[in-house]
Amino acid sequence: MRHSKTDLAEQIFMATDRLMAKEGLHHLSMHKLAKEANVAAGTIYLYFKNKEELLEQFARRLFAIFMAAVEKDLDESHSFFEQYRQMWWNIWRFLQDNPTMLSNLNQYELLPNLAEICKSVDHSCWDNFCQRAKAAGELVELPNDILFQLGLKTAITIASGSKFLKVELTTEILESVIERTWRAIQK
Amino acid sequence: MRHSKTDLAEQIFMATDRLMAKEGLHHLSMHKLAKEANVAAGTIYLYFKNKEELLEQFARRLFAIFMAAVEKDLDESHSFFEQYRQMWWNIWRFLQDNPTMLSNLNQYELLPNLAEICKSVDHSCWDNFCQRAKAAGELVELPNDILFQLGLKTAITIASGSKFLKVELTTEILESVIERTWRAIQK
Amino acid sequence: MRHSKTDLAEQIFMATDRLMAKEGLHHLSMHKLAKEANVAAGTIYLYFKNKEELLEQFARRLFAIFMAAVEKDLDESHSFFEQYRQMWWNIWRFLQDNPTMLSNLNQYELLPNLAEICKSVDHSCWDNFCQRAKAAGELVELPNDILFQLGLKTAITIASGSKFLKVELTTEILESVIERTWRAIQK
Amino acid sequence: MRHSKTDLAEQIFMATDRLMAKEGLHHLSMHKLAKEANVAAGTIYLYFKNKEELLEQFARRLFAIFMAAVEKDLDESHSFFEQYRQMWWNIWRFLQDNPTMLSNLNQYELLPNLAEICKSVDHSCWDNFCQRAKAAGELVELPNDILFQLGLKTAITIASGSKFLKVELTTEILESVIERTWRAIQK
DNA sequence: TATGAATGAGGTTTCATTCAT
DNA sequence: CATGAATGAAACCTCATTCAT
Repeated sequence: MRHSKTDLAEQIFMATDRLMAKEGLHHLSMHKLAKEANVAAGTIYLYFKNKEELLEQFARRLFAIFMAAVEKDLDESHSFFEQYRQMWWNIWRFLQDNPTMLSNLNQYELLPNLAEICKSVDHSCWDNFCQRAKAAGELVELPNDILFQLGLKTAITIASGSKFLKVELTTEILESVIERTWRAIQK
Repeated sequence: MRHSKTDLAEQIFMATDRLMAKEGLHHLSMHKLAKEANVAAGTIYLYFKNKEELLEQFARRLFAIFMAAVEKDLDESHSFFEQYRQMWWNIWRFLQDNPTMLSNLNQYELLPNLAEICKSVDHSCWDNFCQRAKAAGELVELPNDILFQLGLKTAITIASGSKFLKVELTTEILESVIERTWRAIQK
Repeated sequence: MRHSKTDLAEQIFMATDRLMAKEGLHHLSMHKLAKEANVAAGTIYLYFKNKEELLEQFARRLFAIFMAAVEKDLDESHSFFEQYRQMWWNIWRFLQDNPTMLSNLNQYELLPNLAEICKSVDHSCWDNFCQRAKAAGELVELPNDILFQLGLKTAITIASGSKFLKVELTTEILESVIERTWRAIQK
Repeated sequence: MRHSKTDLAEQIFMATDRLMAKEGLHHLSMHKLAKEANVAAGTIYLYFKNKEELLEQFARRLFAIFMAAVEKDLDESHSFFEQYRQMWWNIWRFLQDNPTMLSNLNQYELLPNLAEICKSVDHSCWDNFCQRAKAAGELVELPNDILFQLGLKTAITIASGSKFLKVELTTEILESVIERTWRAIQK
């Protein structure tokens, strides 16, 4: 069967995600990947120069998808807390809806060049938010990266660690977390 | 030369840490490890059943070292905030003093069975602290794990991300972070 | 664009020659060849059954070109020595004028079935010359192949080795070689 | 079974020679080689960094063996012609006694870096001979390399081509060749 | 206890060839 | 005729592990 160029690359990306969730990054072999993606081993090399480049592009795609999810339904006319809350829930729901991504989160951090990729991509969403909220005097004057660690990052770490938790995470608890992390970064 | 059992195992652990910092976990081969540790390839198998078990024990050791560092100079007669502050700085300084550990932080999360190891080890220090602080009505009633994510975990994530930051992290900024994360978890 | 059958085959042959000179026979892949010849990979298989056959026909073409060059301006009315001298210079100049062929000389000998090809092609030129010269009592009675090795072959080996020589090869030296190899095969 | 270091390297060299004779250089795979040498694939890489280096060392070894054979029983007190004759026969007999080498001769010329290897090795034997014979006024004043092409090289080319010859090469014919090539290079 | 040569399964990548368009 | 995406066998090479010493 013939595929459009994006079709097959996407097919390979999705297979990568599934395999990473199933067996982990360091058990990801090109042969297994080919099998999972229902293509021949050589075919992958028509779309990616080598394994390293495949993983790098995979990371870029992830990051883009993630950033898009964060911005979803964001309304700048709402209060800054509401906007923060929206982003926090966006991340949370996105990770709940994409369990493979959730279980891959640790692995993603190991992808080659992830740091460079993150920097090269536009952080516009969060940076934008921080700039506006600081200008309005609602956010403390700390570097944006740190504000991210204290704020939205908790949505990731808690989602990531939740499968090991004994207690169930109720909406009440999460709303409490949102409110308290907001307290940590507000002026 | 003769070695006591612990000697050689420790030698191998240290070599593991150096190699992970230098080339990353997924380039860590038993041969390179043997060379770095100045032992023969076969010798490693006298101390560890296989690579997986070596890495698991390596993770256990890491965790123990880390937990010991967190507890250092902890004085229960101080105020809860002071105790929290002490632990936060303990983590921060420990990571500054152990740059290989810092640059390995991401890698550690990929070690096989890390999650199980963490759970199996006694979290006594933090759990203890939480229990006492909650009893004293100073800490909000949330699961201890979540409190950890909102609190001390920030010392790790910020230290880990600091090499990518443009701004320099002054003591003032860090004290601000401590104070604000405390605000997030206090009653 | 449309091509006559010979056009495209010749285009492929020329691309083969260029690539062999540039990267060597054992780095010659059908894809690179297609690219160099500005045709699609599959197109080559319309003209040649497979790689082996392409190389074999390539060798035949080479041999034919070479033989034609040897015979050039050959005048049977001249003395046998003059005819020999003419052929020797023909070979020499041909190799100087076709540097890719010169740098491919070693490679050619590796082409599949070269030996069979050489035998199957008509040696008429040299055999002819030998026969006539022997009849005239000017050439020693040795097998023609051996006479070739002692005589004209030196034009090839010296041209081939000349790039490694420290000394420059003057016309004087070459004339001396011609005269002396003639001495080796004359009666 | 255990081997001394040279044992196994030599075993691999000999297997290389056999396989080259049987299937040609460009069909020589490391797996087939391992099988032919009765070792595991990985074992070869304990002795040679990679295929290229294996072939280069193989070429060096060949060249050394060949040079040693040429010098055999060479007696400087004999006449120059006798010495020349001795070397010619040395080459001839050596190639008859080592049929794989003979059938590999073409292949050898394709070995990577052969040119560099030849230059880096001492040509002392032939250069020596030429120098002495020129000083004695017995050899024509031409570059030594050219004298080699006109002289001893014929032993190689004729041996190499002899399997394609229809006529049998008698001692008489070969002696004639020796005498005539000597004629070509003598003063 | 310690060694390190040897193994061979499995890794990534290349490439001659096919076939639907 | 001509294309070039797709194939998958086979290439080179690595590496966790064993075992005779």
